[in-house]
Amino acid sequence: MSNNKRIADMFKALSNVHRLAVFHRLMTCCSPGTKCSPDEAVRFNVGELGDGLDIAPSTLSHHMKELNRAGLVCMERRGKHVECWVDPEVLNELGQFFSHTG
Amino acid sequence: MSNNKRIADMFKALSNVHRLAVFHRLMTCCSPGTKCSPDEAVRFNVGELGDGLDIAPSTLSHHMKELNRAGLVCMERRGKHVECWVDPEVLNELGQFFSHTG
DNA sequence: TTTATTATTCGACATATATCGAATTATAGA
DNA sequence: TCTATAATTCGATATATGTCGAATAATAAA
Repeated sequence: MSNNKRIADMFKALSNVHRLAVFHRLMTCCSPGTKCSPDEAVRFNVGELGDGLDIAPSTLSHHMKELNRAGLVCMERRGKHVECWVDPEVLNELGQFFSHTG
Repeated sequence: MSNNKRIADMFKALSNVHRLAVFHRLMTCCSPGTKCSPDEAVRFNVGELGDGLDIAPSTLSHHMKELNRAGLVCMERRGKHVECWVDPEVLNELGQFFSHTG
């Protein structure tokens, strides 16, 4: 897959309001009542990420799969839960995409 | 429209490889054989932006409309041509989106 | 005015996407 | 083993998207 296609797929993953909300929550670390941990990537369970989004669990699962497939979010099962966190390298890559100054 | 929806729409506009290529060409200023002008936003005609993309003019026009609707690209008719350039404020906004460090 | 160039609109069509509920899988605990 | 919880897969469906070619509009030049 070309690099352009890879980048386009990341943007596609962020083009849905629900996925964007989930990604933003993962990215900005502190959900209400949660303490930031600056050292490690912040992790949420899939279920927590859907709080306040008013979508079915199956839909949320589908969205998480999309974010994961695009390479934006990592996922790892831990007991009954599946932990999710943002791939930190991807943040840099996408940030730099918009900082191109000729 | 909520701000999240606005941002999601911008990402949607960049989620297609052809639109991403056009946007990137506009953003990075120098197409092959073109000289950069650091002062003003770089402008291309709609037709030029499709060079090497192998899509129909009507499709390209549709894509430009999408980029414009999303607020990423400005367009202005100038004689027979329509000039296009990237909205500079939008570059900052999207760049900052990924630089959130908690 | 007629012609050529550039770009857009329109209608059609195939493909992709978001969403749900029901069924299924994975795991922990009683 | 049985039950409860968390998450995923599956099948269905409505909507959105990318694409084209033909027709149309806007402009400049002959």
